[in-house]
Amino acid sequence: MKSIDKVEGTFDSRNRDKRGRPSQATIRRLPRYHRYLANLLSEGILRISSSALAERMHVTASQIRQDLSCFGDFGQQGYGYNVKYLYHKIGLLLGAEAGYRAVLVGVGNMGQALLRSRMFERRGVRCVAAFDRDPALVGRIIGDVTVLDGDTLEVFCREERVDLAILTLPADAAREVAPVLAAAGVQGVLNFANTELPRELPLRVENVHLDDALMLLCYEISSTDRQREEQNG
Amino acid sequence: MKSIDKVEGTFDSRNRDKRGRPSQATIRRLPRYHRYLANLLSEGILRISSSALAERMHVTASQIRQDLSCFGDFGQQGYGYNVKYLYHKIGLLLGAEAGYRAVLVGVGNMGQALLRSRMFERRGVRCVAAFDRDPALVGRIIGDVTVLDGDTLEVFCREERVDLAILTLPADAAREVAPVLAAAGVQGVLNFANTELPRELPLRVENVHLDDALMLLCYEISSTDRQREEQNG
DNA sequence: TAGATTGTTAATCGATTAACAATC
DNA sequence: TAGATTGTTAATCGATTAACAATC
Repeated sequence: MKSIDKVEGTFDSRNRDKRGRPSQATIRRLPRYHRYLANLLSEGILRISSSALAERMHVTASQIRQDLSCFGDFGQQGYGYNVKYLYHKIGLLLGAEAGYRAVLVGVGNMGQALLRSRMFERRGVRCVAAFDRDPALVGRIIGDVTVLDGDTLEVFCREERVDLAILTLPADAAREVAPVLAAAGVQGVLNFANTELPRELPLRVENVHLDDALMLLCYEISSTDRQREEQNG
Repeated sequence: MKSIDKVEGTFDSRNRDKRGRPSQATIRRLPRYHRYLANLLSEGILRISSSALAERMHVTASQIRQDLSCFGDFGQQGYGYNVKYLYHKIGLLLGAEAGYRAVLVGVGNMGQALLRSRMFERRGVRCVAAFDRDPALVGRIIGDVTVLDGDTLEVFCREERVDLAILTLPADAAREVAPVLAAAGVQGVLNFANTELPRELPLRVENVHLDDALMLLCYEISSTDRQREEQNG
């Protein structure tokens, strides 16, 4: 039951998927470009060529030009890219000025750390409330954000037009709360729980699997250990 | 000046890089297998075929067999995979029983959250100390772990044979401390700082870029927004 | 204009999927 | 043995890199 398109053939597929959208690989590199451009700005560099940027970032100039051209003609032949302009444009793509409204669900260790960090402001997201079931937490203000009763989550999200939610809950609670958020019109979830969320929901999910990261690091260490042993005998 | 090998041709490259090691793509899927196997165990399922697991995980059976065969012959024709055995084997690859020793550097919001979380124990890593420059923190015990003076980091890591470090520091401090860790024989770093660490160091680095994750989620939301607008007009 | 550098097309490389012979 | 399912080889697909014509 594929819909409409599937025009096949005709159009070129440079870093694009079948519907002509930039590939996930390209998209996931955007924050890194954004970071490097911020660094350039802070060094007072106002203009850069794909090859100079490539050298800094340890990637190919080809990749940079391919990636950026997915989103617009940001450069100029014979000149390169205007750092300020490019930084601004990529920032827009990454929602910097979209004014998204967020809630944080689960005010445990990680939840409190995120509330106190300045991540949301820094990224142009407004965290309008936090939620927890623990009566000892409800009513407290953590990093400017008031903790509300978990039972009021759905109504709040609908009425306050919340765009996204940060899930800092145990795995089972996260799976339970995801459908509630979707039902309340929340569009996306930043998931810190050590589980995946149900697929059928109309939610964009970005996972932050801290446990996975630690395990991957251990893999890398132990595989270098193994190599060393092989070499030494 | 390519070294030695480059044997070219001869050997098959199923999910392997030039030196015959499993590809990064395959490696980065290991924690997810581990998680699904844990779920199977908790459901009392002791045996599973690649196709049944594939259905659960929403991947192809081919990919599962390719991935797993990189690390050994874990399955059995006509039977499938023994869940308990496979879980154990992947756990070993991910360092579950290697007894690695860690330090956490930077006892701010995120650092404290990680110390209080049970992540390290859960993953078989022993966090032996934390470090900070703030005198108000030095001497405190947070989640079983004592905070020591930042100045003693290098000597401590060398003497206590520390394997890995968790960096929960501001970006500039993280870049400064990385060479110190490398010099002290630390092998790997779990980097939470919003920067990349210097490349030339003999350190395995696993990045957890929380800011990036939030921005990527915003990208996804805003791109679905844009699509919706296009459709509606 | 001449030189530089982009955006884009074409070639290469690597990762995923399909097919199947080996084998429990 | 017959049926099931693996490990592996071959085919496909997608992403990266190289090359170059367009153009500032």
